[in-house]
Parts: sequence; structure tokens; C-alpha cells
Amino acid sequence: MKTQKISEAVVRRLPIYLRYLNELQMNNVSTVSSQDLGQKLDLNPAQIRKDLAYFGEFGKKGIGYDINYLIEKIRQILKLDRHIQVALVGAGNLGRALCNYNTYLRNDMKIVALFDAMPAKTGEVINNLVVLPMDKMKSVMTELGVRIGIITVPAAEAQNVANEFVACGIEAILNFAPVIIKVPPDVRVHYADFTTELQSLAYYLD
Amino acid sequence: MKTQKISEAVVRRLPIYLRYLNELQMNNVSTVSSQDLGQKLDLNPAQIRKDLAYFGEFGKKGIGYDINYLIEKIRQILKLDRHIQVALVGAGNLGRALCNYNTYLRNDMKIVALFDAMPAKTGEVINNLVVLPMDKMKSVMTELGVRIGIITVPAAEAQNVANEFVACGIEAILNFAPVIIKVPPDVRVHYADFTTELQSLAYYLD
DNA sequence: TAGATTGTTAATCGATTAACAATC
DNA sequence: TAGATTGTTAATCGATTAACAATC
Repeated sequence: MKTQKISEAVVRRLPIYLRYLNELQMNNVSTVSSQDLGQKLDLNPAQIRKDLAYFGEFGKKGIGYDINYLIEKIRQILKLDRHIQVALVGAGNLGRALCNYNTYLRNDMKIVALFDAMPAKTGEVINNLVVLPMDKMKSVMTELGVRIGIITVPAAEAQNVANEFVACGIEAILNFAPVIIKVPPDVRVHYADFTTELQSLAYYLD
Repeated sequence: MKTQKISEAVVRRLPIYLRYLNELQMNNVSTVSSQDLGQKLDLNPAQIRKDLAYFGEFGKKGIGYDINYLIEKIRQILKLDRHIQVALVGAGNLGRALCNYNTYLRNDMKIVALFDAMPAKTGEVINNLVVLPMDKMKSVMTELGVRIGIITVPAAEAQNVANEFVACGIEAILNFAPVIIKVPPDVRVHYADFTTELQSLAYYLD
């Protein structure tokens, strides 16, 4: 596990491996080859082997990868072997929908705080979480040790929310608002914009 | 506009350009340079010029790009100059949330049909759309001319829904379920999985 | 042992960036 | 005209794929 810079493409594939490995584990499969994985995930087997080899020698020649062991390793790499606390701002339709993934995320990640700027929303309960006003953000996030923030507010407010997250010392942001946000270089931002996704799909229609 | 194969990366950036151009248009800005765009969108100006040049000469040397004209052109390229009908399967929390984007999508794309396998959901009304049972899919989709399908069902059912979409002659699918689906090569699939997105973010925590 | 499959190097492929002549 | 900015070629950078010795 050298301090080599791992490309973003590699990091993005790890959760996909993990997802399928979990499925295999549930089906009591004990071993899997890069060939099998590639077939199932529409990826080149050599790429999968190379991705994993960046982090260590996890497989056995002639056999493949032990599923339990590989799951454990990928979880370590992704830092999912600890509990990671997540906060969400924007208790609209999308925000509510995401809160319901808490069950799916299980141990690793959990939305532990929910904020909304509209006073009317304050106090509402969504999936066991009480909607809090924005001015509680700093204290609540510090207390709960939140490290990742999710933005599900309208585009016009996304930058403000990002600023507030940054002021609270957030380390990474997942932004669902359809706008590019500016943050300091040490804060990682990923985008999850449904509308651009749909629009790029349209290109491929005949 | 030669029949050169355009890379996926380019196609994915076009909606992002479009989004910001629309914002500029609303603010009555008339012209923009690749420099300005690059700064705002965190992209290299040369890349933006190159992306656009794949499709034609849209700019003016010494001036930049006329915003109205460029919007029109990008909309043509993405085939957003027509109405594109979209169907959604899975009227859960996420599905409902997405239905509310109809207003945002405005002219170009519209969710026009909503299906769910659970009989209990049938007949429910979400954002002016009635939830229909799966056995109505073929006839409704043919009648409405649906070309793109969205999947927001649990992972275990996603492949079945994809199969049904394919049987209805769907051309492209946006899959929110956390699983890789198999479709014929002429059907385009994009993924929008919130959980893998969050998990890859975790990697970048210190 | 024979067959299978890894880890890794080398080859290929593709995407991004720099540079600059053309020109508004 | 002088300054700005495009479109495009060439250079760079990075990611994917092929190939194969090592070995279970």
C-alpha cells in the first residue's frame, strides 16, 4: 500500500466491486476470479486485477480472490471499516428520499443530522431524524463528528450551504444541486445530478 | 459535424455547459469566452473549446461564444430541441422525488408515465401522474412514445424492470438501483447510484 | 502434474493540455 | 491597429488492455 496516487476512476470502481462481493457473500460463495467479476460488472478482468493490486496482493494465483477477505480489504481502503457520520441539508422530496437509505447504508455510513433553512420544516421528523434549523448546524455537527455533507437544496442556495459546511469543517460534500460549487482544495466534492445525467442520455437516442 | 465518434466524457460535459449558459442567459449576458466558462465550471478552457469544436464552429475569434446561439446548438446536439418522453418504474420515495423535477426539466424532457409493481400503489397520484400497474406498461409506453426509462426499484428487481423496458423498445435507461443491469448493446444505460457515490467520497477522508 | 488465475510489465489507446496561427 | 479569443495541431499525460511469467 505505497503512497502512490490512485486515480479517481479506480476509487469509483471499488464500491462497485464491494457491492457485488457483498451479494456473493450473502449467497455463500467463497471465491471469485477477476474473470467472473469482469463478466458480471462489464469490466475488463485485467483492469480489476490492476485496480486491486494498487492496494496489495489480495488474490491467490490459480484460485482467485477470497470473498470475505476482499470485502474486508476494500472496506478498509474506502474507510468504511469505521462509522462515518453524514449530514444532509435540504429536507425536500429528494432529501427525504435519501434519508430512507440509512437502513441500506447499514454500519458504515449514516445520515445523523438533517437541516433545512425553512422555519416551517423545522421540527418535522423524517425517518427518526428531526429537521433542525441552520443555526444549529455548527454545534450539532461538531458534537456528532460529521465529516461528509449532502446538499439537496435548490441550485440557487447550494453555494451558501457549501460555505456553511466548510465553515463547520466538513471534509467532503455530495452535491445534488445542479450547479458547480466552489470550496477550498482540501474539501472533496462529488456531484450527483439527475438532470445532467438524463440530458446526456438523450444524446444517444437515434 | 462529421460522423466522428464523440467520447462519453465530452457528452457528459455538454449538459454542464448548457446549465451554466442558461443561467447566463437569464442574467441577460450575451457573450461568454472559454476562459470564463472554464473558471466557473472548473474546466480547462482548451478543453471546452475542443469539446464544442467537435460539433461545429460556434465561437467568434476575439469575442467568444454568443450565448443564445450556443444554447440552441447544444440543445440540438443533445437532442433536447424535441420533446422526449420518459417513463419511471418504482413509485417509492426516490421515484416520487424525481417526478417533482418535471417542472425543472421544462420543455425538453418529461416523465409522462409512472409504474409500480405493488398493487397497493396503483392509482395513487404523484405530481399529476397516476401510478399504473406493470401490465399497462407496453400499451401506455407505445401510445405515449416513451424513449427513456428510469429505474427506481430495489436492486433485486432492477434487472426485471430493465427486461420489461427492453421488451417495450426502450432506447436508454437511467438506473438508480445499486446493481449492474444487462441489456442489448443498442440500449444505453447510465447509472445514478447515490450509495457508491458516497462510498467513494469516504476514500478521500483523511 | 495440468489447468487456472494472479500480479505486473509493456503496448495501446484515448483524453487533456499547451501552444499558436488565424482573425474578429 | 492592438488586444482578445477562437479552432486546431502537436505534446503530454493518464488510463485501459494485452500478454505472460509466477505459482496455487
